[in-house]
Amino acid sequence: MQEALETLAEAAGFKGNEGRLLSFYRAASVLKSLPCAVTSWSQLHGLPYLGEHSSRVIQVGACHGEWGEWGVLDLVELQETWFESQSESAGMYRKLLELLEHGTCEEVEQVRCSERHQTMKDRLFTQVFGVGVKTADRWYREGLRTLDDLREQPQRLTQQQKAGLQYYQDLSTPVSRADAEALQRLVEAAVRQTLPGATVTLTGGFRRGKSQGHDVDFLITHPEEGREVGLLPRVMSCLQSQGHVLYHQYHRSHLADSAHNLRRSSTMDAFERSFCIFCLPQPQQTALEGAPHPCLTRKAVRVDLVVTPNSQFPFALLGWTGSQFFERELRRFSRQEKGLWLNSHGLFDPEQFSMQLLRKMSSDSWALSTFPQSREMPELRNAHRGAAGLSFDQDSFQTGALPPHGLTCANGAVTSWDSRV
DNA sequence: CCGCAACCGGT
DNA sequence: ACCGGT
DNA sequence: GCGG
Ligand SMILES: Cc1cn([C@H]2C[C@H](O)[C@@H](COP(=O)(O)OP(=O)(O)OP(=O)(O)O)O2)c(=O)[nH]c1=O
Ligand SMILES: [Mg+2]
Repeated sequence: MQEALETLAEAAGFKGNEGRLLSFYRAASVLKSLPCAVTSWSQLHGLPYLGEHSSRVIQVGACHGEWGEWGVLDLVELQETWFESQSESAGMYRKLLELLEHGTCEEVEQVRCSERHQTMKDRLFTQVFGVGVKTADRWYREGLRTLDDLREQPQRLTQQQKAGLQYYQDLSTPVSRADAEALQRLVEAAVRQTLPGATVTLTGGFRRGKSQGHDVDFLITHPEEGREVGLLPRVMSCLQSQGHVLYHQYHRSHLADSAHNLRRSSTMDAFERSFCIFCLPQPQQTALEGAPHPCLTRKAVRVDLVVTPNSQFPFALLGWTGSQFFERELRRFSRQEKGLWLNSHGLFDPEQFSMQLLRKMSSDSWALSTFPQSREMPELRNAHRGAAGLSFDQDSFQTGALPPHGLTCANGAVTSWDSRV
């Protein structure tokens, strides 16, 4: 049932309905959090996010439902769910489907067909790095059907999409933990060469214990605050000179940017995040001797490198460990229940923006009473040791330029704000 | 009826 | 502004 | 789709 709800969430995403997506994911998460299996309908009553619709999905799965109460949309959704998760335990869905074929036939079949098409095309194009639901949809409506169709129109492709097509096969292959560890050694070597003492932490899905991933995520920092500045460009040049970088996109942060000096230097050099495709040597295992030959094959792998000052490391680790849904819910909880704004740089109190928060956070009791569950999340429990994650110098600082927080500050005072504030 | 995490880059 | 990405 |  959790999978069923997650499939509905995904389907909502394909239709561009972010609200439904969230609700279905939340309902699935609530089920996961239960200490034991749900055996009766009444157990669902009162659980958050298991409202009318989600409950009905479960009700039918448990064979307690009455077909007459079902609307066309519900049936189509359930059918898609069944197709996706057609393992063994899906027998009840099959019954439902066959009943469905008898009853509302014509109309349902029509919707179903179009829906099938929708998902089919989505699967084909959205897999390409740089192609999302909107673009896949548009291309399909324009009559494009195959990857080669896309390759024939290179002038219409973004650089990202070109890379996505070029490395399509490798990038659709899951990344193994062994690959991730090999990449870590590669990155560590480059980092060691650039700034001894800097550390490389495997994060993202692999830190959560996944055995495979769609990419590899790393956090880089240095125990001495400030030493990390300018590190990433040097690491990237190093890796580039070794021929490991197939594609890259650099990101700066408003915080890091304005933190050190306010010269708006477009020095082009001040990026702190690199979002790339690496070329990873694949060990060639000869069947008999098992001695790996170095580098006969190479594989393209998506890699994310993030450099963070040591003071912000707890927040970066928390933010980049995921999952995506966990991060979204945590930030929503922080803002809605605690009135604090959380991102991967820090936790911000919009009232008394910086100084008081620093003091508050310097006590264990504050961290624990604010986030009781943080006992299970060491990086959050220790977050206060890294202070609030606000960087500034004596002249001025921006608490995030306009787009993120809408506030501009100088010497601790708000000097301008935008309409949202 | 409204909000739904919070960012950055390319076109 | 919209779409891509994390 | 759900909660406020
Ligand atoms: C995609 C995404 C990720 N993140 C954070 C949490 C993720 O765990 C982390 C890395 O992103 P991803 O690499 O996209 O996610 P993942 O590592 O958990 O899973 P996968 O195995 O598919 O690589 O970045 C967000 O905060 N928001 C997002 O929308
Ligand atoms: Mg990942």
